[in-house]
Amino acid sequence: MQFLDDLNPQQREAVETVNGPVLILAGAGSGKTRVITFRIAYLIEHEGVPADQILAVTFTNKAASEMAERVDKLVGARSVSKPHISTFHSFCVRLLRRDIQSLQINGKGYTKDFVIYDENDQQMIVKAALRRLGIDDKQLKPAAVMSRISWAKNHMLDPQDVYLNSGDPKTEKIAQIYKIYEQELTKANALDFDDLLLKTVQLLKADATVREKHARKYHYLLVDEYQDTNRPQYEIMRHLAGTRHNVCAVGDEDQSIYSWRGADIRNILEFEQDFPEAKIIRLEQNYRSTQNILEGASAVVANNLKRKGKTLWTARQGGAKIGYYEAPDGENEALFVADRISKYLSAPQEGDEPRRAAVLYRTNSQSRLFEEGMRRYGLKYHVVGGFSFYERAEIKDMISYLKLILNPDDSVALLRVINTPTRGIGKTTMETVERVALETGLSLWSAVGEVIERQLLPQRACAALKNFQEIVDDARAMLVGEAEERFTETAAPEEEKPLPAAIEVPEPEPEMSDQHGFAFGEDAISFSPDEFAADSVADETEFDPGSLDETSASADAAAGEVERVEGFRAPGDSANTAEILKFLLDRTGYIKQLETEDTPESLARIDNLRELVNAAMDSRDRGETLGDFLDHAALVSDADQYEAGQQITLMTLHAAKGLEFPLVFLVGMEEGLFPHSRTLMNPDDIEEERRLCYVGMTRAMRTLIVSRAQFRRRYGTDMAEPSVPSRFLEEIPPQLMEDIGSPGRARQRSSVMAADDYGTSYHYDYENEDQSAAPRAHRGGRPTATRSYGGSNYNSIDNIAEFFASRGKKFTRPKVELPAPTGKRGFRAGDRVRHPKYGEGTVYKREGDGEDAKITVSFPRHGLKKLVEKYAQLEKA
DNA sequence: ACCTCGTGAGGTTTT
DNA sequence: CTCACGAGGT
Repeated sequence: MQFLDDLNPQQREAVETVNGPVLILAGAGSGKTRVITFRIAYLIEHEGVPADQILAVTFTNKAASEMAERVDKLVGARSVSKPHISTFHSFCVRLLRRDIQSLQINGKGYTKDFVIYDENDQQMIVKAALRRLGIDDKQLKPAAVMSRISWAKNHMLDPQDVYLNSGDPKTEKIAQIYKIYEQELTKANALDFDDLLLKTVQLLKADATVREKHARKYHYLLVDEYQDTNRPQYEIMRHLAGTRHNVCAVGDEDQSIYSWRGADIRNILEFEQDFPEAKIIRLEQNYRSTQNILEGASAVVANNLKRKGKTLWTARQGGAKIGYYEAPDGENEALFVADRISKYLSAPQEGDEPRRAAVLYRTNSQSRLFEEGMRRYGLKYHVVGGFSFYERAEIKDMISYLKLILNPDDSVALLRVINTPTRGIGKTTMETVERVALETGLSLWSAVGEVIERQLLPQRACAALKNFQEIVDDARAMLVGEAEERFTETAAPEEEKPLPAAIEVPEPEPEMSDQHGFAFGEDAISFSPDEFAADSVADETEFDPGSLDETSASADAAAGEVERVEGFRAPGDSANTAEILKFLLDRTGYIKQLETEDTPESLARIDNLRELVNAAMDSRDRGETLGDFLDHAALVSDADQYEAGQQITLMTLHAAKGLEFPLVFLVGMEEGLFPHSRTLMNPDDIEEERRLCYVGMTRAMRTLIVSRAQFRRRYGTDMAEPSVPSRFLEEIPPQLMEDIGSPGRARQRSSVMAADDYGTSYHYDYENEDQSAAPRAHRGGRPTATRSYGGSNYNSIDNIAEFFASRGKKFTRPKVELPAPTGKRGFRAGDRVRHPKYGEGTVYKREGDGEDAKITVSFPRHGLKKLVEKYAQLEKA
């Protein structure tokens, strides 16, 4: 076991302790992934464990595929089978696709063709339920209802439980909605994300045969990011562990950042309870960051009270100080970051690591400014998160069609596409259909059939419905391969014969997870709208097959194409996803409509759709079925978009978990932004924000720069509001920090801003910048107060601070004046105050004036308090 | 039935 | 600013 020599003693112990339960408390950057992969390799190589008896669950698909890759490098060809490595969710999908029918009662219930509902789909159901109960969705917001339902599910409470425990009318209502919600999902044969876990638990709990089948299959379990697992995940793990208890959980309490999704630190505590013989191993050496960065991050997270605590250390003594940049406004902050990155990328390389930089922010909406900044500097960047490919309207439309084809009872999908593109099915028609569905208890799809059959609507409407029905039916026929005489004109040419290809699959060995396990004639399909000539350029992110379709699942999938249609297949084949997609694009007139529009927008959409067809072809090449394709689309996460090859990555702090970069910017360090305003009231939430800060800081290997804007525009308004420095800034020991980019003004410990600091406007004119010719996305020209600076050419942010320091006074005043101080009490945002009961705090916001002025103060121990200035006995601190 | 425009409201994090 | 929804016009 040569590779073991590369490990430190603790890591080595973690790798070699293979029997019995192990809890590895792995600090940030302590080589956690390494330990896990080595452990898997060790099990296979040293212990002779057949690889497919090992199950490792991670948080994202990306992490799973990376892990699979690394294991592969270690073990390589020496193992015939491969370990199962996937996310909890994909694992559950696979399990459920196999066994969910065991949950059926009297033949009623979910079938293995269930669809997965995303947040949007869920919201549609909730909204419909609200409407049905006659509840105003302003009174009870769908999002709020959803989070309550999700909470209930994560705590394994059914509608009944919620109802019985409800103490207030609102909760009672929520229980009702929850019930309808569940009924609708069942009717649609749909599962939401929570259900994927929950149903798996139910299945494992209820059915001993299924449980034992799976528990017997996996002799060794690994759970990554254990601190972020929730209750159902924990139960799944326990059930799979069976009596063997060969469970290895790896986590870090300080990086627990998903409590809002039900993650439960109790899982760590109960691990020791449930597995009393558990061995606990701590990994405390950090290999990633310099000492300054690590100390800074540790100092911040040390402010959390609810924490066992540990001490990380690093051999990388010293290092650059943590940079702090205080920008006048958000735009400037973005330019500053772009400037620094641009310099970093062109400077001679330090060390041997490739140059990569990340901009980390709290919320996705913050990406805009930075994107613009990057573009201004002509920098290529990559944004992780936000609107993903699968969230675009046109993609969702087609995905909905596909879902409908696989499972016509999917009412959300049906509602989405029944009139897209418009085919004359309007409100009144749909009202009738919905009424029929409700009366008969049928799904919408069946109700459509009913309406047509019984002629419940005028001819016109019936014809429109029929048109829709036929499209779906024809596509369904394609899927089972009995269709061809219906649309030979659009079907694929003869040489496209997946059947022989499928039969020829060399050996049915499980290692189909390599991309392109077998390839069909790449250009076999040509299709009527000639944009869709099938040139499968796989230049885009190849979604790793390792998670969804790993090992046996993939082999099944390959065979599945045959298996699924067994008995039907004889004359024509079942069509693959790409063919069905093309059929739909043509038959629905979707493409035609976009072509007619002929706007840059619509052309981009056509491009996207072409991408989707490509994705479908790649999926086919991997031997996936339509169902696999849809699962894949449903389970890609934002974080999966991250590509390590990118030099500049913009993403949320959450998405950055598990990654590392030589250069990291932690931006928007302002109260209300980070920590986010919605967390300010609750000390526990603040602690989670602090952990998030810790996660962000510890992403940095060599250089960490934190920044803030003094004024920030909250939304479209042109008045920028003064910001209060994030409390986390003050928690970084000052000797580890260095003020950069703001010469002439020393960083003030308490960051109380002098009145004069407000007195300048930062609405300078970007048009004058002599920046590279990078095209600008010019939306609705920004009103600029000043047009020129007398030839002052500033194209480097280094000058910005000087620029403002020397010339700032010449700018026009800000559009909003700060409220003038009234008497000796006029506290303003940013002021430090003392309260007789709550102690010292920072003024967060001031509303109103004079006698009625209310101020909101943030107290470290008590959270946010709103006080009437007149009565609160506040003093300057 | 469908489209367009205005208004009103709101703005975490995500498998 | 941006989404979602409702009213009105075509």
